[in-house]
Amino acid sequence: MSHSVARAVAVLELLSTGPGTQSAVAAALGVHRSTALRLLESLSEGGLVRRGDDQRYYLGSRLNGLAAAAADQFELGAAAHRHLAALQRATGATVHLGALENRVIRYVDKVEPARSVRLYSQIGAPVILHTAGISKAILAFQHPEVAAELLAGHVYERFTATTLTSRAELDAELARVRGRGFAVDDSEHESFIGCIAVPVRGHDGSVSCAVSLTELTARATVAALESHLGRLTEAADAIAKELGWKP
Amino acid sequence: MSHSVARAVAVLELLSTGPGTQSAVAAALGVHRSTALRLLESLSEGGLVRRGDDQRYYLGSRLNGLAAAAADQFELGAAAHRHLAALQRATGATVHLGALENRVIRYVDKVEPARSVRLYSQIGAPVILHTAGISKAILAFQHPEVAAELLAGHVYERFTATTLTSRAELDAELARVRGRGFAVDDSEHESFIGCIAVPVRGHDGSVSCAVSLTELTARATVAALESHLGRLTEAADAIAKELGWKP
DNA sequence: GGACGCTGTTGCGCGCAGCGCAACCTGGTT
DNA sequence: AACCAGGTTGCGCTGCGCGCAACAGCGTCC
Repeated sequence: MSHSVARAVAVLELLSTGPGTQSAVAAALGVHRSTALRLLESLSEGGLVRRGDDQRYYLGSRLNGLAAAAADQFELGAAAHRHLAALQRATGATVHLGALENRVIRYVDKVEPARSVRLYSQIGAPVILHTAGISKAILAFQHPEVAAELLAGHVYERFTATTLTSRAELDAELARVRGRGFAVDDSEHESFIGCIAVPVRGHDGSVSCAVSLTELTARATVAALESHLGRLTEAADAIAKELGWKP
Repeated sequence: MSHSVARAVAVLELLSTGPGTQSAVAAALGVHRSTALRLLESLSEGGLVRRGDDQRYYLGSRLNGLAAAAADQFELGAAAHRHLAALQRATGATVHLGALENRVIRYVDKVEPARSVRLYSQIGAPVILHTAGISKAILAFQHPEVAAELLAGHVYERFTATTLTSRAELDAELARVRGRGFAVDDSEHESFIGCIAVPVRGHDGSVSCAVSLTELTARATVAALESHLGRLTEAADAIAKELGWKP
């Protein structure tokens, strides 16, 4: 693991939350101003970061080109996106596709309703394992050793009154997910957000993806989202077929 | 300038041209297999790279999230994109927006026709200064010292029979650009591609952006593209107004 | 106009992080 | 069974990246 590369990635993550001055970057990363300058200049040379006229650093346009290339290389991308978009139109909720990538579960695609209120979930960001529907839908269908590895060292931080706060509670919930075939986030991360998720089978029946519906509880409770379970499962099965799964 | 960060960026650039094994990455970068592994693992942890089941490395989904954030931070992005899209519909050609960012001219946006043949120009990639219309449209309207700095150390590589191959030739062409108000790429990089470009004025009248029309010469010669000069100039002026330019 | 504070920049000495290497493991091929 | 190629690991060494001090520039205050 390269320390400097990790720092550079941390700079990108920091700037993804908003632009900032060199000193602000140094403070946030806990490094010297000259170290921050060196990192920012290295990223600027590659076009991943740019410096505005206001002396603040912004994410750079090369990221758009790299993302386009990443999307091209994501063999599931365009095919799955069509199903996600159809599901979004049919349900009105925000739709996510999550995947287990390199021992981390991340959001890999998202289709949002054209509304002013956007749910915050950044593509590529890791999913919170003990609260998110996506992660429970994936974890529930892993071999116990794989699940143990993914959960090694996990901190069961309480966010709301309904957050699961131990491995035992999560295991019990994962057993329920296996029983009923879908996972929920019952306001476990944000008290005003609910979610249901189902696993997506791969060509060999294994699970490394999941699809979810997320909505403000003021618009639709988790119970209301469950009324869309048929559509959600159909979308997941359609994506699974793109992956070569044969029921 | 951080050597390790530069190497990590080089890994991303390499993978943007196609996935590759760890050994292929090591060979392409001229480093040891264990060095390549370290770089790839660091990038994987941040989600910028992922390892496929086929042991090859691909660009990772976090790039999509970072690119979305970069697009949000590009204050000109959405507004300019509308004008680029309208120009593309009106002319049928590929439209580029280029910008001078941190002493480098890069493609920052592109709108392509919905055709199977796509011109290769990656967003965020630096522009070839002595061949591209975009770069000539920007260089022509810089202070001589700024142009000299941008061109310092530039190698005037010949790509086709029409490539400009010296600073003197380029300077003469830039004078012509200033005279007629637009730049051309007269098959100077690829013999089968032509392009015209015009500068975009900033709020203070300075030039740090340009817009271009690019087309296969089999579909439209440079002379044919010039028939769209009015539309191209209108689009550039519309974008300039978004930047606060007052004619 | 001078003092002050903050931010950005530069050059440098030093300690350690990142390097390549050797050895090993795994899987595929002969 | 032997061989090869690619991937992985641990380690010694050195080149690099670190923080520091000093400086420059700018804005604010008196």
